[in-house]
Amino acid sequence: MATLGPRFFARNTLEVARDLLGCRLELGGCAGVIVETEAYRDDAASHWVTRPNTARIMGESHGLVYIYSIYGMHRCLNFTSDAERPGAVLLRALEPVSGLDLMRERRGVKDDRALLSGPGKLVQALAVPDDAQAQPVTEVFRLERPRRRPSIVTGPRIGISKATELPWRFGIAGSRWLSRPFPKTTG
DNA sequence: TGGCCGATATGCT
DNA sequence: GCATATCGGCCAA
Repeated sequence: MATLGPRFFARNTLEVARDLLGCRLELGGCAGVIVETEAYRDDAASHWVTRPNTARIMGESHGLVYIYSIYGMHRCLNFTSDAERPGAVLLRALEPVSGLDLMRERRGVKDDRALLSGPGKLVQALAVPDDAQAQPVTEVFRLERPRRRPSIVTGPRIGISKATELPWRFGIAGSRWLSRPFPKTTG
Protein backbone atom coordinates (compact mmCIF):
# COMPACT_ATOMS: atom_id res chain seq x y z
CA MET A 1 0.00 0.00 0.00
CA ALA A 2 1.40 3.37 -1.00
CA THR A 3 2.62 5.71 1.69
CA LEU A 4 1.82 9.40 1.45
CA GLY A 5 4.38 11.90 0.17
CA PRO A 6 4.65 15.69 -0.02
CA ARG A 7 2.25 15.92 -2.98
CA PHE A 8 -0.56 14.58 -0.82
CA PHE A 9 -0.13 17.45 1.63
CA ALA A 10 0.43 20.12 -1.03
CA ARG A 11 -3.29 20.27 -1.83
CA ASN A 12 -6.13 22.34 -0.39
CA THR A 13 -6.27 21.85 3.39
CA LEU A 14 -9.93 20.79 3.34
CA GLU A 15 -9.14 18.00 0.88
CA VAL A 16 -6.16 16.87 2.91
CA ALA A 17 -8.26 16.81 6.08
CA ARG A 18 -10.90 14.64 4.38
CA ASP A 19 -8.39 12.33 2.69
CA LEU A 20 -6.54 11.65 5.93
CA LEU A 21 -9.68 9.91 7.21
CA GLY A 22 -9.25 6.15 6.96
CA CYS A 23 -5.48 6.37 6.72
CA ARG A 24 -3.42 4.12 8.96
CA LEU A 25 -0.93 5.99 11.16
CA GLU A 26 1.88 4.13 12.86
CA LEU A 27 4.63 5.14 15.26
CA GLY A 28 6.88 2.88 17.28
CA GLY A 29 4.75 -0.24 17.12
CA CYS A 30 1.48 1.55 17.87
CA ALA A 31 -0.98 2.15 15.07
CA GLY A 32 -4.45 3.52 14.51
CA VAL A 33 -6.83 4.52 11.75
CA ILE A 34 -7.54 8.25 11.56
CA VAL A 35 -11.27 8.77 12.17
CA GLU A 36 -11.48 12.51 12.95
CA THR A 37 -9.64 15.62 11.72
CA GLU A 38 -10.03 19.39 11.63
CA ALA A 39 -8.83 21.88 9.03
CA TYR A 40 -7.21 25.21 9.91
CA ARG A 41 -6.25 27.81 7.30
CA ASP A 42 -6.15 31.60 7.78
CA ASP A 43 -9.48 31.84 9.65
CA ALA A 44 -9.90 33.57 12.99
CA ALA A 45 -9.53 30.35 14.99
CA SER A 46 -6.32 29.31 13.27
CA HIS A 47 -2.95 29.50 14.94
CA TRP A 48 -1.82 31.22 11.76
CA VAL A 49 -3.76 34.17 13.22
CA THR A 50 -3.68 33.59 16.98
CA ARG A 51 -0.10 32.32 17.23
CA PRO A 52 1.59 33.93 14.24
CA ASN A 53 5.05 33.36 15.62
CA THR A 54 5.03 29.64 16.37
CA ALA A 55 2.53 28.72 13.63
CA ARG A 56 4.58 30.28 10.86
CA ILE A 57 5.28 26.73 9.71
CA MET A 58 1.66 26.63 8.51
CA GLY A 59 2.48 29.16 5.83
CA GLU A 60 5.96 28.07 5.02
CA SER A 61 5.54 24.33 4.57
CA HIS A 62 3.35 21.38 3.76
CA GLY A 63 3.78 17.80 4.91
CA LEU A 64 5.59 18.70 8.13
CA VAL A 65 4.70 17.88 11.72
CA TYR A 66 3.37 20.82 13.75
CA ILE A 67 2.95 20.14 17.47
CA TYR A 68 1.59 22.72 19.87
CA SER A 69 0.92 22.69 23.58
CA ILE A 70 -2.38 23.87 25.06
CA TYR A 71 -3.87 24.27 28.53
CA GLY A 72 -0.47 23.61 29.99
CA MET A 73 -0.45 19.84 30.09
CA HIS A 74 -1.60 18.80 26.63
CA ARG A 75 0.01 18.58 23.22
CA CYS A 76 -1.76 18.28 19.88
CA LEU A 77 -0.55 16.89 16.55
CA ASN A 78 -0.97 18.60 13.18
CA PHE A 79 0.28 18.02 9.66
CA THR A 80 0.95 21.18 7.66
CA SER A 81 -0.77 21.40 4.30
CA ASP A 82 -1.40 23.46 1.14
CA ALA A 83 1.56 24.59 -0.94
CA GLU A 84 -0.18 27.84 -1.83
CA ARG A 85 -1.72 29.07 1.39
CA PRO A 86 -1.28 28.64 5.16
CA GLY A 87 -2.85 25.41 6.36
CA ALA A 88 -2.67 22.53 8.81
CA VAL A 89 -4.78 19.52 9.73
CA LEU A 90 -5.36 18.67 13.39
CA LEU A 91 -5.62 14.96 14.18
CA ARG A 92 -8.46 14.61 16.68
CA ALA A 93 -9.13 10.87 16.99
CA LEU A 94 -7.87 7.46 15.89
CA GLU A 95 -9.30 3.97 16.02
CA PRO A 96 -6.79 1.73 17.85
CA VAL A 97 -5.34 -1.00 15.64
CA SER A 98 -2.13 -2.32 17.15
CA GLY A 99 0.10 -1.77 20.16
CA LEU A 100 -2.96 -1.68 22.39
CA ASP A 101 -1.19 -2.79 25.57
CA LEU A 102 1.50 -0.14 25.21
CA MET A 103 -1.10 2.54 24.61
CA ARG A 104 -3.17 1.39 27.60
CA GLU A 105 -0.06 1.62 29.73
CA ARG A 106 0.76 5.13 28.54
CA ARG A 107 -2.81 6.37 28.93
CA GLY A 108 -3.64 4.58 32.16
CA VAL A 109 -7.25 3.95 31.20
CA LYS A 110 -9.33 0.77 31.12
CA ASP A 111 -11.79 1.76 28.44
CA ASP A 112 -10.15 1.43 25.02
CA ARG A 113 -12.46 4.14 23.76
CA ALA A 114 -10.41 6.61 25.81
CA LEU A 115 -7.10 5.61 24.23
CA LEU A 116 -7.09 7.81 21.13
CA SER A 117 -10.40 9.74 21.22
CA GLY A 118 -9.01 13.26 21.50
CA PRO A 119 -6.12 15.34 20.19
CA GLY A 120 -4.23 15.32 23.50
CA LYS A 121 -5.00 11.67 24.12
CA LEU A 122 -3.57 10.37 20.86
CA VAL A 123 -0.32 12.27 21.29
CA GLN A 124 0.09 10.68 24.72
CA ALA A 125 -0.89 7.19 23.54
CA LEU A 126 1.47 7.25 20.57
CA ALA A 127 4.20 9.00 22.60
CA VAL A 128 4.87 11.48 19.83
CA PRO A 129 8.36 12.86 20.60
CA ASP A 130 9.09 16.57 20.88
CA ASP A 131 11.80 16.35 18.27
CA ALA A 132 9.20 15.36 15.68
CA GLN A 133 8.47 19.09 15.46
CA ALA A 134 8.95 20.43 11.92
CA GLN A 135 10.05 17.01 10.64
CA PRO A 136 8.49 15.53 7.48
CA VAL A 137 5.40 13.56 8.43
CA THR A 138 6.56 10.46 6.62
CA GLU A 139 9.92 10.43 8.37
CA VAL A 140 8.25 10.39 11.77
CA PHE A 141 5.24 8.20 11.02
CA ARG A 142 4.27 5.44 8.67
CA LEU A 143 1.13 6.65 6.93
CA GLU A 144 -0.90 4.53 4.51
CA ARG A 145 -3.94 5.24 2.42
CA PRO A 146 -7.07 3.13 2.95
CA ARG A 147 -8.25 0.76 0.25
CA ARG A 148 -11.57 2.47 0.12
CA ARG A 149 -12.59 6.02 0.80
CA PRO A 150 -14.78 6.12 3.92
CA SER A 151 -18.07 8.01 4.07
CA ILE A 152 -17.59 11.31 5.83
CA VAL A 153 -19.56 13.54 8.17
CA THR A 154 -18.81 17.22 8.83
CA GLY A 155 -19.49 19.71 11.59
CA PRO A 156 -18.16 22.74 13.44
CA ARG A 157 -14.72 22.49 14.96
CA ILE A 158 -14.38 21.68 18.66
CA GLY A 159 -13.17 23.95 21.43
CA ILE A 160 -12.97 27.21 19.53
CA SER A 161 -14.78 30.49 20.13
CA LYS A 162 -14.15 32.14 16.77
CA ALA A 163 -15.11 31.10 13.24
CA THR A 164 -17.52 28.56 14.71
CA GLU A 165 -19.68 28.75 11.59
CA LEU A 166 -17.11 26.91 9.46
CA PRO A 167 -17.87 23.16 9.09
CA TRP A 168 -14.24 22.15 9.02
CA ARG A 169 -14.40 19.16 11.35
CA PHE A 170 -14.43 15.83 9.50
CA GLY A 171 -15.17 12.33 10.73
CA ILE A 172 -15.81 8.81 9.51
CA ALA A 173 -19.57 8.26 9.55
CA GLY A 174 -20.71 5.91 12.29
CA SER A 175 -17.33 5.49 13.94
CA ARG A 176 -17.42 4.75 17.66
CA TRP A 177 -13.90 6.11 18.14
CA LEU A 178 -14.64 9.83 17.72
CA SER A 179 -13.69 12.37 20.36
CA ARG A 180 -17.33 13.45 20.38
CA PRO A 181 -20.37 12.62 18.27
CA PHE A 182 -21.21 14.86 15.32
CA PRO A 183 -24.22 17.15 15.80
CA LYS A 184 -26.52 16.19 12.95
CA THR A 185 -26.78 14.02 9.90
CA THR A 186 -24.26 13.15 7.24
CA GLY A 187 -22.11 15.54 5.31
C1' DT B 1 -25.17 9.90 31.19
C1' DG B 2 -24.29 14.54 31.00
C1' DG B 3 -22.70 18.91 32.64
C1' DC B 4 -19.56 21.58 35.28
C1' DC B 5 -15.13 22.85 36.91
C1' DG B 6 -10.21 22.95 38.14
C1' DA B 7 -5.50 21.96 36.66
C1' DT B 8 -1.60 24.01 34.53
C1' DA B 9 1.88 26.52 31.15
C1' DT B 10 2.65 28.77 26.96
C1' DG B 11 2.22 32.46 23.46
C1' DC B 12 1.07 36.82 22.59
C1' DT B 13 -0.79 41.71 23.81
C1' DG C 1 -2.30 39.57 32.31
C1' DC C 2 -5.34 36.77 29.62
C1' DA C 3 -7.19 33.35 26.45
C1' DT C 4 -6.54 28.84 25.09
C1' DA C 5 -7.55 23.74 18.53
C1' DT C 6 -8.04 19.72 26.48
C1' DC C 7 -8.84 16.21 29.88
C1' DG C 8 -10.77 13.75 33.65
C1' DG C 9 -12.97 13.75 38.07
C1' DC C 10 -17.01 14.80 40.52
C1' DC C 11 -21.78 15.37 41.27
C1' DA C 12 -26.78 15.26 40.32
C1' DA C 13 -30.41 12.83 38.14
